[in-house]
Amino acid sequence: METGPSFVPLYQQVRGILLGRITDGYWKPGEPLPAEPRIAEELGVSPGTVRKALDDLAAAKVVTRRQGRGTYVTEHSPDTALFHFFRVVNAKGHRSLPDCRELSRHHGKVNARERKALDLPAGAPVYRIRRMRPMEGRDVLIEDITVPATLFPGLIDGRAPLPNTLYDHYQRAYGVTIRRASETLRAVGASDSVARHLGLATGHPVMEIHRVAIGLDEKPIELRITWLATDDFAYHVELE
Amino acid sequence: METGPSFVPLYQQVRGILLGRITDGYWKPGEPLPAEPRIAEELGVSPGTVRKALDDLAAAKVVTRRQGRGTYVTEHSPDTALFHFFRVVNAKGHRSLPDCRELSRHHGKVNARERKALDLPAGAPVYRIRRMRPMEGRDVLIEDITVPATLFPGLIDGRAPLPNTLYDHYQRAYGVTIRRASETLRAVGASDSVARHLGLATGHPVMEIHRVAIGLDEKPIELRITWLATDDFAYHVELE
DNA sequence: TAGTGGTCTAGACCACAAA
DNA sequence: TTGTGGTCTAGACCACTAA
Repeated sequence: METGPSFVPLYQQVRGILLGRITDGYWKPGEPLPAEPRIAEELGVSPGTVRKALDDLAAAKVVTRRQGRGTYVTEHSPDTALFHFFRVVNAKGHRSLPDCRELSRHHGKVNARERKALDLPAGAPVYRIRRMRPMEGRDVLIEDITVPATLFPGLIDGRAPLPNTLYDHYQRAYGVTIRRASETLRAVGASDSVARHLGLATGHPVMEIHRVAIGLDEKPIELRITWLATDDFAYHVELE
Repeated sequence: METGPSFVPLYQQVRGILLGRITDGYWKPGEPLPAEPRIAEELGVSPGTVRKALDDLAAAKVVTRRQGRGTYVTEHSPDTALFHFFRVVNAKGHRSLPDCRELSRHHGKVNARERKALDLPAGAPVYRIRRMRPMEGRDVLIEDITVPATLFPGLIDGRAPLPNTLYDHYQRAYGVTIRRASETLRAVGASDSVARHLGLATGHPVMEIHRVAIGLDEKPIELRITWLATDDFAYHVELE
């Protein structure tokens, strides 16, 4: 028989309260939180307890602390979004950042794979976007993005092209913050379509990456399937 | 012009002292450290400062805290070594652990790639080991391991087979602790040799993983090149 | 029962940023 | 100059483990 913890530490309760206010949009990305002593007296706990809660949230990148200025709700920028979630390096092992060229966008209904990854009901409407992400001027990376239409109404209905980095756009335009992502990598032979876009022979080995991006509330937000030609680039991970 | 920090916080100095004693073997893997108040009075700092230093080392998995028992120098076990550094999942996305079958072992001198990865002088002696790591009974993973002979004298000279998990063996038998690892992944066509071992056609897409394992002192310890057939297995990462 | 780490408090002083 | 987070101290009490 499973028994829960006999008590919940105060600082974890405080962390939950603060996270709730951020998730609910009471404090918005880029905004400063009240000073630590202010939060402490409001909640009736010691400043040290608030500090520990904020340290936890800072470690999870939910808030960003800046000495002498204050504690801010973390705001994705094009740079931070790429820095946290883009792990491709060039032949020298140096981080390299992609450009962007949109290939197609469609309305549709979830297929089986998307349903499973995004935990959606059958028939739920989705948007699908296919983009080329050239690296150092070469077409080596292509990605298929699927998001629930209900979360991002009108995302692909405008005439303007979508921004290069979507996660900061999700946050700014829809209040949806990506907190973390889960990636599954395989080596596959390039399909006709992928091979054509990447200038390879059909069946040439490419890396296929399934990414599910998870929001502040731990719910899946986006499914992204990437194909990367690893002849001149590679995927890099630090295991700690 | 680069200017260093104007001062080094006390808790970071304490962390450095404690890490030094562990690196030097003054406190050995599996042994308990003195209690926090004991360390504090020995170093002449406040218990809270020692606590913060130990929290840092625990986050880096250098020490392990056990409530009610004490703080211990982290000891690799077969399970922890695999749990931290083995990221292969089966088709259902569940973690799966490999068996081990040694294929060959050799003495040799570093080649160019190993020199670069392991930061060794030209002509340095190395040991090379090739192993099959069957997953769920199938030959899907093969690995080539290179270590400097000077670090692990006699490692491959015995008659007994090497243990399935090497990192805990490095620690127990040679006092060398692996702290983290850096992996670079590519999709490649299987070479004749790899294809034969994995039962694939030459050129079949496989994942090639270059891993450099780093020690407590941040120096490279081991180079390991892995080929994984990703038809029924995959490599999984969490990005945070 | 004794000893450990885990939590919580209350305050002092310092480094840093902005007005 | 003011206010922020960063560091450091000094203790109290609680939960957990092992003898």
